Amino acid sequence: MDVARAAGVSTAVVSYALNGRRGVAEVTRERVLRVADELGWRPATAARSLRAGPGAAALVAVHDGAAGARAGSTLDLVTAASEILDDGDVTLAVHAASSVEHAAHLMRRWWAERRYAGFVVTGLRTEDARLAALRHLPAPVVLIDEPLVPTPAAWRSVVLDDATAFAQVGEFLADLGHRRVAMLTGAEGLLATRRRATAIRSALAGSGIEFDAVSGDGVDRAAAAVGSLLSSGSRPTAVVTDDDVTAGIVLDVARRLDIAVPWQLSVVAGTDSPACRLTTPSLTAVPYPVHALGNAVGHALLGVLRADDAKGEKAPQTKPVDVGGLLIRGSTAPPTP
Amino acid sequence: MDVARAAGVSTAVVSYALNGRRGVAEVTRERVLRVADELGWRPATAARSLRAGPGAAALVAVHDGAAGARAGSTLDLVTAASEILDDGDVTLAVHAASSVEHAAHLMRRWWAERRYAGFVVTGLRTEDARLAALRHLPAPVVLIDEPLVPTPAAWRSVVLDDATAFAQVGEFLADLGHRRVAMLTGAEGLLATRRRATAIRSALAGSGIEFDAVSGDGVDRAAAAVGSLLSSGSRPTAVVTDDDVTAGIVLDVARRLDIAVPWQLSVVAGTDSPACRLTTPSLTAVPYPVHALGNAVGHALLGVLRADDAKGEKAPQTKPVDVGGLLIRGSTAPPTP
DNA sequence: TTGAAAGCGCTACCAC
DNA sequence: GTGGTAGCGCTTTCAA
Repeated sequence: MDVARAAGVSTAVVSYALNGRRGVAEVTRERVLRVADELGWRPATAARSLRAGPGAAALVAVHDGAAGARAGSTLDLVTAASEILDDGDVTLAVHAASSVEHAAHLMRRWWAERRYAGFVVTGLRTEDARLAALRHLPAPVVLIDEPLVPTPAAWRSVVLDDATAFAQVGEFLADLGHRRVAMLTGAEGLLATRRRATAIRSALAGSGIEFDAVSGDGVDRAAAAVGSLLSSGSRPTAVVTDDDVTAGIVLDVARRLDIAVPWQLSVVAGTDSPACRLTTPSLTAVPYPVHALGNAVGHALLGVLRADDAKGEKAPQTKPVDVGGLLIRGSTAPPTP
Repeated sequence: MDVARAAGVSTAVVSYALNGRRGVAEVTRERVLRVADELGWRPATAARSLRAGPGAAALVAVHDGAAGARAGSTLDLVTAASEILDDGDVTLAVHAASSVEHAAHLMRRWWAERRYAGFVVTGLRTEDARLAALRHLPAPVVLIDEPLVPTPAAWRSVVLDDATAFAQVGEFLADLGHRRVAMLTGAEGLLATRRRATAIRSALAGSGIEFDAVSGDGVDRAAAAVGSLLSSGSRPTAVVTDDDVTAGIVLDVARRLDIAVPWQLSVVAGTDSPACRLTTPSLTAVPYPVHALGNAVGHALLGVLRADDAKGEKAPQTKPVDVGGLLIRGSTAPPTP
């Protein structure tokens, strides 16, 4: 090692000094660190991984168009997660796959290549090839979203408490006096959108309020679904969408059909975004705390990876990430008879 | 190696067989490949990198809110690039940084750690800390966008031919009879948005058409800029935006101010997206060929990495990615006096 | 507290 | 065609 020579010590001492191991004279350590810094030296990842195993985790984003609004925020999530990870020596890399199956394939392969120490999975589907693939691997995994089926004990789930938030949406609309509510869900297979629909349905159950969930996967189909929903004879007086883009579409279609929002139709966007504040009327929305969610992912990841090192401790489950209260803006009001 | 033992050969033969080197009996090769496959064995990335250097490149996405509409499509771009790369053994990893400086820091660090074989840089700024950092490194780099300053000969730029497309927008609006045209640019520092503004300005120059470019970085400031632009006494009869979200804002503000689109105001979205088709009126837009762009990035990356291996050949520059003709929809028309 | 040396898993060179 | 083996750059025993 250049650093070792320049500092006049052996490579072992350099290694100790840099990894903060004790057993090195304080002066020596400082000298080594200084020299390393001057030389701009950093340990080679490959050499380090060869002994210690990989120090990076991967998130394979699936871009098949079904991911809905949250797809766009994957990088925001990763940014937030990286804030946490930067303190340690774990990094989170993102890769893109065009289908769930391909994502599963890549993770299986990269695990075999010992390229990554663990994986983050987001946008869970009901039958998810990624879970099937990872289940048989001894890989540490962080799930964003609670899966329907039980998962290995070593895994961790970071869950967004949007069931609570969506129940609150249901109550809010009920309190306003709405009697016919519809939800425009994202892709059918998406677990998150299902859970949201279920939450609002249960909140409304027993109150005699009519509730329908229609699927509108992708902007075009969403637009078609909105169209038929609002043109129907017994159209709802309130529509809840899964994402912000679809909510924008609802506003547009309503305007075209001469349905006044919020008086004749209330609209709630299931995922808030800056754009929701700028429409006319502005959209009442469920907050989407990407930053908090990302931070939680960072912590969970650190947790599973550490637990994987020291097989003893189990990765404690994380608390659901609080979504916060509904952001009430201009698109909701009591229905006018 | 397990595979070597199971196949009854030495590790050397396994290595040769797997890397397609000649000098292995065909039967042996097949047997080795079969055994490796059965055992699900793949070479450890770390060990391989230790000898051959890293086989992955990284794109550090900057998420400081200034990136504009294209930020959301980073993963689409990477998906398209990966299609190309999957054939070789190069992979492209994405990381997220919260500022250009942080991105520069990460790349410098990862290069020192020999973690990545090269970098892809997107969303160039006028004074870009990333270029400053990478310039002094012998790292292969693919730039998305042509930089203003000269760059190392080994680098490659993948450029989108949107100057042509934006010049075409200028001509289109001139032909329609517009005399006052404004452009809502993205973040000031962004090179791409500048080039677009310049292209449209030159196209309009000499025709006596008034042209103004106002900056609206981030949705809120964009909304404010649109507001003052459309409220002004001598408001333009045509507005071109850098991205699709801003175009949506323009439509909304116009509606609120009772300005009829397209009759009293034409709107052109500088970056097409599915949402552009769904507004009322639908938005005339400049196509944004993410897929082609991503493929080009994949090829360019393969090029620079290969050139880096065999120092002899220079990485040939790639042709600009063709944007295609303006998508004329409902938001543009001749101005009514 | 420090140095010497083994070894992580692979590739590539040199014998055979 | 195939096997032995050095060595990539680190971490980590084990001795000194």
